[in-house]
Formats: sequence, structure tokens, C-alpha cells
Amino acid sequence: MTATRGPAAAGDGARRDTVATVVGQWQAVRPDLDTGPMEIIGRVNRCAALLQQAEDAPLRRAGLSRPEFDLLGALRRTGHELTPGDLARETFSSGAAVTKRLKQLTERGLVERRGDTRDRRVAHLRLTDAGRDLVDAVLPEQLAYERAVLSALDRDRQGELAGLLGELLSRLEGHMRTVRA
Amino acid sequence: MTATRGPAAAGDGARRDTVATVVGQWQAVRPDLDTGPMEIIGRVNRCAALLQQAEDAPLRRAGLSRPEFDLLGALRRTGHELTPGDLARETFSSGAAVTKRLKQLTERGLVERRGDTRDRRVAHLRLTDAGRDLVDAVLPEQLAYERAVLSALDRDRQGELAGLLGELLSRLEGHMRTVRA
DNA sequence: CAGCGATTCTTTACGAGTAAAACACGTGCT
DNA sequence: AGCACGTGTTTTACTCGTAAAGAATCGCTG
Repeated sequence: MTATRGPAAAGDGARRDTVATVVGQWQAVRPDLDTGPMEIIGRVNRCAALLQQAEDAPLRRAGLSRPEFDLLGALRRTGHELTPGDLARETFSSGAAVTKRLKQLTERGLVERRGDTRDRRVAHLRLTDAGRDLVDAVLPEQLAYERAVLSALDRDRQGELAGLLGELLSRLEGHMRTVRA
Repeated sequence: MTATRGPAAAGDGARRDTVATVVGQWQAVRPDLDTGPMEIIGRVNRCAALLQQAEDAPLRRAGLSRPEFDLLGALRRTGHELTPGDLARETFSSGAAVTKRLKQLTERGLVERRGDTRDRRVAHLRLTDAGRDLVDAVLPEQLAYERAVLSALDRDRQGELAGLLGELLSRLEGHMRTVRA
């Protein structure tokens, strides 16, 4: 019950972020509400938006959108062929979206498709040499860029943050699986 | 240089999250890369996706999308009229998107527009009574739902997480302002 | 082995966001 | 006054994702 306020812990002294401002406005207009959840969810959303925008820069140079790169990355990191369904699950997107992206990526010569001999409904996708080279060239740039952006936080804090997010995420994912929605 | 691995801190014992799995796959295929940034950025993105999906539930019941609610919320929390430009800045979306949303929301009778008497280019938007009532009815449900979802983390960890995210966010926002992109 | 339900993927129709152009006004300079 | 220029907003053309329907195929059952 003591919640309601508190960025808690974490050394102050930095600039007030936009979420803190928004929360402050809500408190002024609806002091009866416990705005605690906003301090996490609002920030996660805003961070995701800003990070994506930053992260997109190295990808755009390679002529790839993030979802496209996710798809190529899934093929690269698993190391074997995947079906469209696998790719949809792996990239958390709909089957239809995967179909469209695959169409473009095969046209660009980055992935190849091969029909299954046993079950003719399914296709197997793999990276072409060009696709593999592209991923291998872009990923290090990508990571370097991300590292630069995250350097806003020192190493210890990065570790703490990764740990907390991992804990939240693993429980969210577990919960989703049970609640089925 | 010692990075590369480590969820660090945070009591283990929970399930492995999907990001940890993905990072493990990358390590197996490209052990030369420092995948540290993924542990934060990947998780932020994935958490944002899952939280939004969850968060959308109470909103959908009210017939609102998240961006629509953000717009109404901006009007409610500032307490005064805003121009389309203000709303675009406040909700971090493009002017064009705001125009479209305003069109729908005014048609639904949730916001009203009033032309400026001095400068006839600008419009002033405010919530109608119905709009205000809707926000005031939905927001508490929204927050309750968010609180439930976040209860995956105990109170202390929530505070830590909010603090770390706030620190990261305030520096990211500061950086964006200087780099101007 | 014919048929029916389940699956795997693709297609279609549509809604929503974006960038860039267009539009409508103020402002200040000459 | 006349006119270029900047600003605030809307419109246009296009891209991308989704949900729902469709098409092809498998496997089981009578």
C-alpha cells in the first residue's frame, strides 16, 4: 500500500524521463489511482520504441526491416532448415506475415525453398550463401550499435536489468502458456 | 570482456525465457560474438510485445485501441485542450496518425474540436463528457490488469526494475535529443 | 479405398501507420 | 499592399500486418 510513488532504489541525479512526467500528470489529476504499473510498463514500451528506432539504423543500411532480419536470423541461429510454421513460431508473427516476407526474401535471393518429399504441404526454407553472408555481416554491426546505445548504463546495471527482465519475461511467458491468451 | 554470458544477479530457479534460448543458439553458431546486448534489448522488445497484448484486453472491451487510448489519456492527464501537434508530440506518433485517430474519436463523440480564433490553422481538442467518463472508467481497470500481470515480480524487484528502466530511458531520451535522430 | 476432419500454407480484403506532398494560414520584409 | 517563407494540419499513395477464407494435402476410420 505504500507503493503509488517511488522510482525506488537506483541513484537519482539523472534527468527525469518522460514517463515520470506523465505519471506526475496523472497523479495531479487522479491522485486516487495507484499509477505504479505505469512506471514499469510505460517505460518498457517507451524503451522498446526508442531502442527499435536506434536498432533499425544498421539494418536499414543493409536494406532489411527488423522483421525480415528476425526471419533470416532464425534460420541462421538454428543452423538447419525451417518450415514457414516454424518461422512463424520462432519470430512470434502470423503465418501470413511470414509468407509475405518469405516471398520477398526469396525474390532477393537471400533464402531458398525446397518442398518436403513426404508431406507436400510443407516447405523447407534455408539461407542462400548470400543470405548467410548478409546476416553474418550485419549482426556484428547491429550488436556494436546496441552496445553503444546501452552504454548509457554501466556494466553492473546492465546485468541487473537483464536479470530482472529475464525474470519478468520467463514468468510472463509461463503465464501466457497457462492462460492461453 | 568478461561479459558475453551472464544474466547476473537475480535469483535463479525460474524457467529459462525465450530470449535466453535464442542467445544460446547464437552462442553455439557464432561463439565469437558478444551477445550481451540481446539480453537486454531482446527482452525489452519481447516484454513490450507480451505486455501490450495483455494490456490490450481491458481496452478492447471498451472498444479502444491502445493508440486511441493514449490520445484520450493525453487529453485527460494534461487537463486542458491540446492541438493536434501537441497530441502528436505527447503520444510520440506522427501528425498524420493523430489526424486519423481524431477523426474517428470525434465521430464517436469522445472528443470535440474547436478552431482557434486567432490562428485559424490550429484546432483545439478536448474530451467530451462521454470521453472523460470513458477514460475514467477504463483507466482503473487498465491499471488493475497491469498490476496483476506485473505481480510476477515482487514489490522490491518491481521498484528496482522501474528504477533501472527509468535510468536507461532518461539517458536514451537525452541522447536522442542531442543526436537528433 | 472413399470420405472427413485436421494440418499447413497461401490468398484476399481490409485497417492502420508513414513519408511526402498539398493545403491553409500567419508573419515579417520591402 | 504584396509576397516569400515558415508553421500547423490534412491528404495521398503506399507498405505492412492481420483475420478470415481458401486450397492442398495428410491420415485415420469405417
